Amino acid sequence: MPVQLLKIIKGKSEPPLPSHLQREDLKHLHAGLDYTNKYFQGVVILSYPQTKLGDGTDFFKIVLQDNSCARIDSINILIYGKMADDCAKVIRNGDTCIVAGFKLAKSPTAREDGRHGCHLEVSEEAGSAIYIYAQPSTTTASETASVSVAPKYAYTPLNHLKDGTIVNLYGIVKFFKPPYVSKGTDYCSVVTLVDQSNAKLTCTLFNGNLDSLPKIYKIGDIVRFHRIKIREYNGQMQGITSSGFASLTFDGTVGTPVVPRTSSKAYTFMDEEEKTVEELRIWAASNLPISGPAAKLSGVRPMLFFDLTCQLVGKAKVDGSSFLLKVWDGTKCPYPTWRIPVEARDLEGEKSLLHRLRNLTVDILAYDNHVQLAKSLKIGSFLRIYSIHTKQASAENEDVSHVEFHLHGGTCYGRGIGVLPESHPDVKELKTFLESVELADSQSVDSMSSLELDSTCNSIAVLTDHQDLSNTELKTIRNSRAPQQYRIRAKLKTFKPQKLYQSVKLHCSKCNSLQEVPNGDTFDLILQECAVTPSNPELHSTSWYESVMWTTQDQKQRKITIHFVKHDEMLLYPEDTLLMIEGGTSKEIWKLTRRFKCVIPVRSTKNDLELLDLSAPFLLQGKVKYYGCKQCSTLKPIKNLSSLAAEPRPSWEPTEIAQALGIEPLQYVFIMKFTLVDGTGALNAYLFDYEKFFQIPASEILSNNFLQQKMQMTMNTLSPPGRKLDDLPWLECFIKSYNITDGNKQQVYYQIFDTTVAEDVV
DNA sequence: GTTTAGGCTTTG
Repeated sequence: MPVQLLKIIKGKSEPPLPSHLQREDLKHLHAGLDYTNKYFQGVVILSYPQTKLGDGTDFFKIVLQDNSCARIDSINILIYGKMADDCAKVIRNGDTCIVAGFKLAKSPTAREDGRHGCHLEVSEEAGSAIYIYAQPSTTTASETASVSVAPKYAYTPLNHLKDGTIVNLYGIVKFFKPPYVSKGTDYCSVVTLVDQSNAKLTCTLFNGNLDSLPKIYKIGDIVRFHRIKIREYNGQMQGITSSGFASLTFDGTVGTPVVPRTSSKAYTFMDEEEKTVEELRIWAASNLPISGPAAKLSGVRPMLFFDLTCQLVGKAKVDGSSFLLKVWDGTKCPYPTWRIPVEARDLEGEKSLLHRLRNLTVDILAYDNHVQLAKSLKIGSFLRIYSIHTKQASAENEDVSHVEFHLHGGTCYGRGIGVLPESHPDVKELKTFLESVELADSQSVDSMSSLELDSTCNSIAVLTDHQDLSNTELKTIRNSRAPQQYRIRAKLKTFKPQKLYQSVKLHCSKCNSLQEVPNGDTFDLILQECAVTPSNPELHSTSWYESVMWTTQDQKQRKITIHFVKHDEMLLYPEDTLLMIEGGTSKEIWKLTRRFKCVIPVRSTKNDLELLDLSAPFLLQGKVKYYGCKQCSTLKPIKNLSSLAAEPRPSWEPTEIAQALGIEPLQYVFIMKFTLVDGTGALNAYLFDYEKFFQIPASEILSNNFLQQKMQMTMNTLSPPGRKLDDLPWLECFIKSYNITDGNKQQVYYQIFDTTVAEDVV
């Protein structure tokens, strides 16, 4: 059969290719050689319309690209006669094609098309054969019902795109405009991609159906486009939707589940695709700028542009060119915000909710091209509004200025509105948070928001232990000798760091050193280095642990070894089990922490398992990485863990594990500098806090968004941004003075102690 | 069959 469709099942061709055929690379194709038993394989990147030659012979020309990534990576295939007709019926761009029994001839167009100097000629008469690994149609579900078929799509790196081709590709979103109403008949979305080749591609995507455009929610998302047309525009390659265009979108965060977002009912997505996404994520994490934490209304400052994830509570038409959206995100904007007057009958939304949340919602005015989309939004839906402008202004009848929220017309900087699905993790998180805020709100006595209370109440009680002490003025404290303890009443004029996540450090209580929390990349790097050393089989399955080894399914075929520390309940309660792992990635390790109590990364030496470098966590439990002090730790044999395991129900406390391993554990701590004033003077007091002050464990804040929001709100309450000194609330707290000798200079420092921010303040 | 927009710029 000269033209045959093949399938790939479990990585093997089905039916198999004739065994006498051998593959030949593009670079080995030279005129004059014998190719009787050779075949060439490539991906169809271009096919010309089928025509008839002067003598009536059918003729069909396609271009195949190999995966060599060489300068010349494509070749023309000329197909004659019945074979041309057969091929034209089935071959589509993106198919993988095998050509056997070809004749090699000089290509007359090589100079113009930049392809291989020769072309391949095939026909039934010459005894040629063509095998095709076809892509399934993405439009009908029935065709993908033949499940065992693994269709072979080829993906073009962004630096190998050629004008006039239709390709499949992957990319990381570097810039995007959420779908907006174009001046034509369709929605439009502009997406700029990058990949490991560092090449960029801007794609202009059109579709009359909003749902058919890629569901990109933030920069860093990863997309897979099928059948996108490549054109040259202004000297650069440009992508544009072609018929049959389909897309998948993935979250770009390393370690999150690889779940495609798409409107396609039928699509292929398997291990290989998952691998590609994960590789792009890892590349992006180390090669592209990381975005900071998402903005919240509590973090809003005047005169900036930001993206807001929020829920729509109300909407109203204002005039022909602007539309009002009332939204909230559960946090309170620290500034007075503007209220856009609208007719009550124009305001859509649940009246009681609008009233109840009146101090937490903000008015956003959407202009011009955004009006149509804004109008169509459903009350209660979750939105991400991109590039909102905050503007400070004051009306004539106002004493203080307010902040206005504008979504200006146009789409530059990706300005626009995106609707997030309920399944989006950010929405799930926001929902939980909003519910907790509403609950707290409904519980407050006078149905006044607790957040509103503190802004009207002028003095904040910061609860302390030593209620017997009386207040001392700051001036008196500054003029006194250290060390002493005081109760003070003061205002928090300013504090550092302003970026709250920067306040978390690691502290060694033995040598009193402080260090930054290593970032995730350091851990990945150490794991990568360790993975080079193979696990020593002689150390597997001893008296106190059971070892299991396996090979990863990906191309790298990595070996991972897990040593389960034995104890009675091991099989009954995986959630109580401690395990040691060799050769895993941080993602795999995090996955294990979800199932098991403790995970200790180790590596093999000749004689024993040992911990990794102490720049890596010695233990992972829950969402927390536990680190040890490099100076103060004297590592003990890993076998010491067996004595802990011998206990009937081991608690696996990090401190106990650290002790058994000879590790001096580092503790997570908040370090902040508070500048306090009280009218008699000012002083800087340090906050050194594991948990007590904010009622938030410092160890958990880096992995918990709720806690980060809680902390931000606490700081906004203690020091509302943009407020004059007179309007700041009073705080009561304890400070102690102490001496630090630096050379022969002695200096007095102050530290906040025994102070807790009262529950009802936040 | 094939317009729309074509990011590198924001402001009522």
